[in-house]
Parts: sequence; structure tokens; C-alpha cells
Amino acid sequence: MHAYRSHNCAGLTKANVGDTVRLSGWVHRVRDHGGVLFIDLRDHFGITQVLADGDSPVFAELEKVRSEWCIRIDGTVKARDPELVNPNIPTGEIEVYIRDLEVLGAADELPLPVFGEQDYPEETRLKYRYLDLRRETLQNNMVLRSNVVASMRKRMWDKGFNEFQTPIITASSPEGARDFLVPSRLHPGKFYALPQAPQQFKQLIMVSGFDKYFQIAPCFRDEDPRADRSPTDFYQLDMEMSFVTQQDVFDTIAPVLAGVFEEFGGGRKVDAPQDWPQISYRDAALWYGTDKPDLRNPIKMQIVSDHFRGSGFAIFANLLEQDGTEIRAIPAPKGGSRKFCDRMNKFAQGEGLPGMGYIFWREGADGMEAAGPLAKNIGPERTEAIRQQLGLEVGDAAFFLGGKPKSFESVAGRARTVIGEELGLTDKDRFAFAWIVDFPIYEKDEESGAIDFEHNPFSMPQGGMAALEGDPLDVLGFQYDLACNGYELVSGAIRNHKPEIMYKAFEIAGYGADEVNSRFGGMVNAFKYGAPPHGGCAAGIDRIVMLLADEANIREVIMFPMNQRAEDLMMNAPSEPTNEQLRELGLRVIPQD
RNA sequence: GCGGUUGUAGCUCAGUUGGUUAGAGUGCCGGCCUGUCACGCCGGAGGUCGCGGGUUCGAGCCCCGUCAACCGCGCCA
Repeated sequence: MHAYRSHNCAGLTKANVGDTVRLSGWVHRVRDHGGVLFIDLRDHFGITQVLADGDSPVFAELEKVRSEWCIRIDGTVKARDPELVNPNIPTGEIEVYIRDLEVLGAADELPLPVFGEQDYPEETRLKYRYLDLRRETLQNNMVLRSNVVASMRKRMWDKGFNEFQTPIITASSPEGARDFLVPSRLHPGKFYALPQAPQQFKQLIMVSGFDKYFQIAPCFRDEDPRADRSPTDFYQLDMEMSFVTQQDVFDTIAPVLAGVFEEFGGGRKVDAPQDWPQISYRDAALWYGTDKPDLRNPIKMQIVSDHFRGSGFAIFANLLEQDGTEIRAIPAPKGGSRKFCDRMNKFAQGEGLPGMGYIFWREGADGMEAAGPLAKNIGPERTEAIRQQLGLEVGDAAFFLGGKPKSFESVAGRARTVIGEELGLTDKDRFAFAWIVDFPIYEKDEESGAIDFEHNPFSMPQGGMAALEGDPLDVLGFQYDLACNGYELVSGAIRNHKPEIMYKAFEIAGYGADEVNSRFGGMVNAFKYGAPPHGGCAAGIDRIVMLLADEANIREVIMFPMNQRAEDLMMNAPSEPTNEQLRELGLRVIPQD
């Protein structure tokens, strides 16, 4: 007999009745009836009821075991009487009569019960992550994650991609997010950095002639956390291909992702890749107020400036006198009640706007009637024109925001989300994808007026060198995101592989050739030796698993996550280094006051 | 850095307008119980009401400050 088990806790059936078996696992639950004692014994695979009465040689010892002790038992498999079968567990037709017991690991009083999956404070859950992970939800989430990664790998291999590893300790690159720095002992005063992504390496792999690369890549960014963002490290399905257009990248990665969502989506509807719309960054901002729209929500915003220009609603009419302003409407089908409209107006105020004007249409004495303060101010004709433009009917509403789009766009986007949710317009049982394309290469800093990269400096400008001769703010990149249910799932680009265009692109953003050489010298040099056109993307694995597991927080799909302050409460990270470590590295800590 | 929400027993929570000794469930400890599967029954221990200050005859409750957690904003090639 094996030292610990002959079967796992899901392995016994009626066919084993009469067998002498050995099981190991955790005490999930004890039910002590005095003369007879039941234990639900749990392992990774399942639960088996084991029991003993006064005739068992180990009955007295068994009465001492408590929840989450790790034990080994020997016993005899018995069939349960028909009325005692537990249909809720796969092993419910049998039970094991205990004849021997070994305590493999006793447990102190639990800070967090495994049984019952009661909600617990996250601080406790993170500190005792190994207990939290024993619970069914996290066990399932982590197994799902493992299966998702395996499926991604297989799908990429099947498409002819090679999986390569790239350095974890590398050079800091100044663009983008904050780097994690790693001090060098051999070179005092110098630092490595953890890669924010294998971006330059994967491009170099293409220059090296490997044609198709992918990696389940850890990425490190020193960012502040969000519910859908891990504050230190996260994983991407990173891929790159040579001799491809933007559409080729889409055609390659879309079936992989759609396949994964079909495979693990639990029957939820997955939009077919050929139906994933390609929406320009500009249109996404206008229609949805975000570059990661949730297309399960059918609401599409529209520009309605003309209806307010010179109207009796002075706030908007005056606003429109200023350059660069417009009025946008959020149609809200079935939102036509004052109560709902007031609630949304309060929402906008809570988000930092002065408010959100609204009109709603109801059945009046003489047919349809438009209500709300805005309608009175602009008069019936303008109100009716708005209704016709938005295609609204009795019982519907529309909300209005005005100003410079940048100032209200994101709030409008959040309002659209809330309206869709509250009115039940958002289909919860679906994964809705959209490619967001044509990102601008540059943006203007509102305060300094300086031109800087909007997204990433490695993308090929649409129109190549010629495009860079005109207004930088008009230059679009072969740069794209994939949005799903309101999350950015994938980001990528066709890269700028021509050194002369790269130098020019950086020059526009204020970086001279010397600076480009020192910051990206490795890659730019490589491009001088016959670089192939190439492009790719990276998909956020944590976010994908989060969506598949139907979790709202990314920590629910990460084995050992950091808390909201980027601390690991279980391992006690970050922690203070010893003086010896600092001395060796030539570092001194400046005391914080 | 900023904003919102929350903070009462190990844990999940209740606690009326400011009024006697702050409660329930669960877990823990002890006792009883031979068919439970959220077992049941009896008893017990367990509290700096996050912390500090203020108002008041009296504060878990009101006010000010502060700390922590989460969510969001800024940030996120």
C-alpha cells in the first residue's frame, strides 16, 4: 500500500465496495454524533465521507481532529443505504469506515474557514492565501487559469508559432510606465530593470529571422492598481509575426482568443471573429466615451450640437461659442422617468461634472410630450429634432453633456455603462469583441503644448515617412487594441522597422538621434541590418481568465496577488534590506519624513 | 497625490432620536447525542465599538482630525 493513498477523494465508487483503501486529505467538516462520527475528507479532486463508531480502534483519536487538519486514513469502502446516498457529491453512494488514522498535519484555529466559502476581508484572505486557495472558488479559478494557458499554448503551436523566453533582468526603457529597477552589484551605481513587456526583444526575434514568436510573458510595471490591474506583475500572451499586415495579425489572434472563450466561456455567447467590428479610436471615443467599449451595451452616443446652437438653453448655447466644444447625447431607451433621469444626473455630479441635462418623452394629454428642464428651454421644435435624430419614442430618455470632448468624454462613457446596466440593456451572457484601430501616434500635452507619443513609440505611422511631414496630431498608427466587455484585452501594432522613419518619429516628439540611440540603440541598430516588416500584439491573460471566471477583481485569478498597496501580506514584501545588502550594492536609503 | 464607501466579538453582521450591563449567527472551549452530510441540543469564554480629540449630565450613534481596507481618478509604451 502506498504511504499516503490508494485512491484520491473523488476516486471511489460502488465498484470499490468491500475494498480496503487509504485516503489522505483535509478535514473539510466534522459531524460528531457521539456514538458515530462523520468526516468529509477533501483533496484537490473531491470529497469522500469517512466515518467511525465506537468499534473503530481509532475512534478516540478521531474525536480530536478539527477542520483543515491534514490526515491519512485507512478503511473499508461501504455502500450507503439508498436513503443515505448524498446526490450532491460524486462519491455520494459510498463511504469509508475508518480503521486507522494518522495525523499528517494538525491545524491551529483557523483565521479563515475553508468550508462554506463565507465572504472574508481581503486582507485576511491575502495573508492566509494558502487557506483561501483551498476553497472551491479559487481552486476552480486557478485550474481554469492553468487550462486557459495550456489551451493558448496549444493554439499558438498549432499555428506554427515558436515559444521563446526573453530576459527578466534587462535594461530600463524610459517610455511608458514606471520601471522596477534592480541594482547591479557588479556595476555599482548602475541598474537593471524588469521588462514592462518583452517588446524590444520580440521585435529583435523577428529581425533574427524567426518569423513567428509567442510567449506566456511576465510583465512588470510599477503602476497604481485597479480592480482589473495587478500592481506589480502580470502575464501576457505575447506574440509577434514577420511579413504581416494589421489584418493578418487580427486573422491570426482572433480565432485563438475566440476559441479560448468558446472553450472556457461556460456556454456564454462568443461573437464570431468575422463579426468583430473595427472601430476607429476617434469613433470609439465619440460613440462610447472610451477606447475599450462594452459592446454588449447597445447605446451609442451622438453629436447633437446643432440643436443647441443659439437655443434658449444658455449654458449649452454659450458653451458652443467657444472653439472645440460640442454637445453629445446619450440615448436611454426605456429610461423615460424623472426618477431615473434624476438618478443619472446625480451620478454625473458624483463623477465631478456640474450635471447632466436630460429630456424624456412621455404620454401627455395630446399625445407624446417631452419633459425635463432642457426641453422647456430649447422649445418643442428643437426637442423633436433631437428625438428624431436619436430615434427615441415615448418612454425613452436622452442625456446631454457639453464642453470640450476631452473634459466629459470619460464620464459620458461611464454614464453610458451605468445607463445600460440599470435599464437592463447590457447582455450579461455574452462576450462582445471589437478591434479599436487607428490610434493617433501623437498627443498634445494640454498644459505645455508639447507633442508626445500617445501610445507607444514603436508603431508604424500610417502613410509612413510622408505622413510625418504634416500635422503630427493627424498621424494615425497601425496600432490597435481589442476590447471585450469593457476591458482592454489585447494591444498591439505593426511596428516601425525603418530606422529613418523611427528617427523622424522621435524627432517630432522632441527626441534627438543621440537620445534614440542611447535609449533604443539595441533595437534601432538591428533595424539597420535588414529588418523585416513585422507586427504583433499581447493579450492580457489575467484579464481573460477574470472574464471567463466571471470575477470582477483580477486578484481572484492570480495565485499570490499583491494588495491594493502593492504589498504581499503573506510573504511580507516589500521589506527593508539589511545593511549588508545595501553596502554590497552601494546603496543608501534616504529616510522618509 | 485626490475623491467615494466601509471600519462594532476570530469572522459575517444588527444596534431605533444620543440614554441601564453593546446583541445575533458562525467559529472556538466543555457536556450530551449511532446516520449526519450547513447534523442537532445544553452551557461557557470571547469587545480599547479602528485610533485621537471635541460637544453633552450621558457618545457605538453627533462634530473635527487621523489610520486602514476596498473602489475610482490621476497614472497605465
